[in-house]
Amino acid sequence: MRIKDENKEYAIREKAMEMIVEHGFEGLSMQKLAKAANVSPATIYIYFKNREDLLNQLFIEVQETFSAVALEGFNAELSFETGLWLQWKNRLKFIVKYPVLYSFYEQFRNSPLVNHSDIQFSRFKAQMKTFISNAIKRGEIQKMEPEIFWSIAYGPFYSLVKFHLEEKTLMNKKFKLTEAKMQDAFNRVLKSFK
Amino acid sequence: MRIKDENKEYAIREKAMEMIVEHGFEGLSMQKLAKAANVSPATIYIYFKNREDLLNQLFIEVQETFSAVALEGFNAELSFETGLWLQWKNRLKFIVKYPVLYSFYEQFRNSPLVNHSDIQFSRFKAQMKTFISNAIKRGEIQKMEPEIFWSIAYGPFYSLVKFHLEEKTLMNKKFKLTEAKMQDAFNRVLKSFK
DNA sequence: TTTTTAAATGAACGTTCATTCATTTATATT
DNA sequence: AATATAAATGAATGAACGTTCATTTAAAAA
Repeated sequence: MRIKDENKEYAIREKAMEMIVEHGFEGLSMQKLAKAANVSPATIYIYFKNREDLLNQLFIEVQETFSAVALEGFNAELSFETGLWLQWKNRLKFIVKYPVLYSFYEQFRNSPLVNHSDIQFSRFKAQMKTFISNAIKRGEIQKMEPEIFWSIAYGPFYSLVKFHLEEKTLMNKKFKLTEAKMQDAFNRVLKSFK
Repeated sequence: MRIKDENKEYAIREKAMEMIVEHGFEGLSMQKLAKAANVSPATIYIYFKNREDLLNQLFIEVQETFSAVALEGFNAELSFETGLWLQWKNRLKFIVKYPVLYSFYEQFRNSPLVNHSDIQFSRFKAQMKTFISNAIKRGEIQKMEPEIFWSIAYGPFYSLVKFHLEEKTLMNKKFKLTEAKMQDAFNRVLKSFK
């Protein structure tokens, strides 16, 4: 029997993300995607059940890549300051390394399509949960609602990233998120937990 | 001559937003919209040049409503703490009062369609700029990059709102953003600026 | 070398899309 | 009451949509 050409699947996945990031979900038609990936429309249906399945698989792939990068060098026993800073750095690393994946991810999360299993992702959440409860035990932070914790610990970071990815920001010029600027913001965020 | 029935335009605008919020931009077809708004497809083209124009007009409308609510009772001479808290409260007011508008707004902003004039909106930005430079003059906050300021001052707020609007959040149950919870988060954010 | 199997294809399917157009309807003006 | 004008319409347009299918192609198994 003939063997699956994994380059084909890769091309489909990659071009699909590019098209979505550039033109939105509306901009992804199966025929245009086939053309961009140099395959027949019918070939797409060998690798994906249908358009919706393709979108969901892309989302799951991104989520898994994201989890993997975010957890590099991380463990729940790290001190609060060290651990949170590592999280910020890892997340930035992911965004810089895979800007298309991240843009796709954000667009997907802000759309009404979110309808996916998150097996791998909830393991990631479990790690974070342990990390936080450790920090509370040690008295590094006070006990608070998880959503409030999350908003203060990561809200500023994601806002900075948004600025970083925009063409023009507040002062009509490009904002580049460096590690130094991130340090500045991070030190301020730490004060919130004192 | 026959007069324009403004109820028709209102119905078109309202149903369009509902459809987008519920099914994404893909979910907005002109024929379905016509049916939902109880008009003929051709009628939509009396009020809007085409589909893209409709989307842009919706975005502009939301932006203007948002600016208006955000500036209620606000002026750039308020103390930093009072002014920023008022901004948080006004923004929450908008989101609670017009959840559909807000969801549409967020979806639009996270899509690649953003291609709009922002005349009214830049007046709003000017107000905020004066407010911040006043706060610096008075020594209420230190001088810092505007994007860093913005991220710390509003990042946590928007993160809380995101949790508020999600069906299930971190702990698999609904998170309701009350003014008390917002106060808690706000007090922590203030520490960042000390 | 032949057979078997699944990958890969281009053309075609029926449906839905955004938009247009000839016609009708309602109202302000004469 | 008659006229003028623009709102409002339903039907029609060709293009684009997601998906299927009969056929061809390539490689593993015999």
